[in-house]
Amino acid sequence: MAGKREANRQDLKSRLVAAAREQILDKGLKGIRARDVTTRAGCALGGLYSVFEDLDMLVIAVNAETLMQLDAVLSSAAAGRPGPVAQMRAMARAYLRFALDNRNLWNAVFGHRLPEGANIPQWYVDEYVAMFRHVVAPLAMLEPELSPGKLNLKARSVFAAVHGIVAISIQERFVGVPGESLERELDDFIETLAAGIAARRGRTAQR
Amino acid sequence: MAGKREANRQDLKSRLVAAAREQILDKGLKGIRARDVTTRAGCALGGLYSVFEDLDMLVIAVNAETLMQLDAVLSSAAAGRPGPVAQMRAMARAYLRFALDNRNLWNAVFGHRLPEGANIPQWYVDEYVAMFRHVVAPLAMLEPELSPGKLNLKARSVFAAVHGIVAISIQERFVGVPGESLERELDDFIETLAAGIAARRGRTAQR
DNA sequence: TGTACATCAGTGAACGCGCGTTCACTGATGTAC
DNA sequence: TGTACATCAGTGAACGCGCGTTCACTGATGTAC
Repeated sequence: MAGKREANRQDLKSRLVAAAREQILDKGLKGIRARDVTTRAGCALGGLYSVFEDLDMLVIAVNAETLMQLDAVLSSAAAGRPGPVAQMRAMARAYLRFALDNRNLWNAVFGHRLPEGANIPQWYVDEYVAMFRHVVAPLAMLEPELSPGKLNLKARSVFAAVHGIVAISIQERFVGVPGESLERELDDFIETLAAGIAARRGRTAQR
Repeated sequence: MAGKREANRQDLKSRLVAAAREQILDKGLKGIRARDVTTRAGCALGGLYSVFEDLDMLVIAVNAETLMQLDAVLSSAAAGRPGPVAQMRAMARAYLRFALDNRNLWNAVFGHRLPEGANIPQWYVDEYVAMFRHVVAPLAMLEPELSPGKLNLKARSVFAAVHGIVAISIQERFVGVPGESLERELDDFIETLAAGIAARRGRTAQR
């Protein structure tokens, strides 16, 4: 029976990730403790360290899963929408919905900080950055003359702006846009941005 | 000599805030420890607790100072600029500059979370919310027909969007807009937003 | 297929320490006369 | 202004505990014959 060891290892790993995920889901990032997670995963305390370098790396594994989930959500939100503006609006809404439905997981993605010396694994960064492609696509339709580099920059800004609006409202409920108005506010934001892009292109074209 | 006690108390308080501020400035929010702060402030460990409820409240006091500083920066950035768009652009740039120059203080404002039960003092929330008035002013010139309530909402969104763009670039350098392009990107963002507002108003007016 | 030995994943008790908070004490400030 | 007593801000040693990480051990998996 070749590879039983490796299979067990993978099984333990995924049980740990699943357990950590549940833990974050109902206690938040701060509520994640090695003991709770390993108990939940049904292994000994030390087991965690035979599979992950440390607790932070386990959190990163959970966050990677969350990012993949978010990626899929954005992807399916945009799919089949007629035109770039509708796509972006749908994605902004989906982003908001996702953040609301998975507040703690989502907070973990953006709130987790590694200790001073350590740096984030490259594969994780890549996964994160890959998400921007969903914004690049509709933006490219709005501004076809932009170079890929500039499109990328702009996509990051748009993503960050939407993220900012959602984040400030969800994380710090007292200062953000109140829940009921948020969706409308986001729609409006996308609409305005798109109108601005169109208007400025027209202006440039006239010269 | 009436009020010597009160004077001492105030003095200690401000020494503690100053010390905590310095500490955050060069070690970041995580590097703030009761011992370091009190040593730096030249008082005993317990002194902190005779003046603040706990360490979190000291952090909040520092953050309140930072917010006031930021408020002043935004205020003077907008002062004397011709027209709302120029004002908003100047504020966005000033916000970016402030965040870059005071990264750790600024991270402390947005990164500090109280433990589960506790809630943020009202005076602090008020101070935070007051900052939006700087955005409300130029927005009101762009959209004079909006009700104060809607203006406020929109101001929060614009603030949050700019914050998001700056934050994602500064906190997680690997995914954000790279430094050199950030200012240009922000200018562009404000410009596009303003153009969008103008365009949509025109469209509505035509009906 | 079966037996003997080797490996190493997984165990969990123990370590260790960082660090916020407390509290019995004392000396500076305030009050009364 | 001076003296005697009262108060309480500020002291700092000690507490306490949460919690990540280690490591000597063991039993399941793999290898050789």
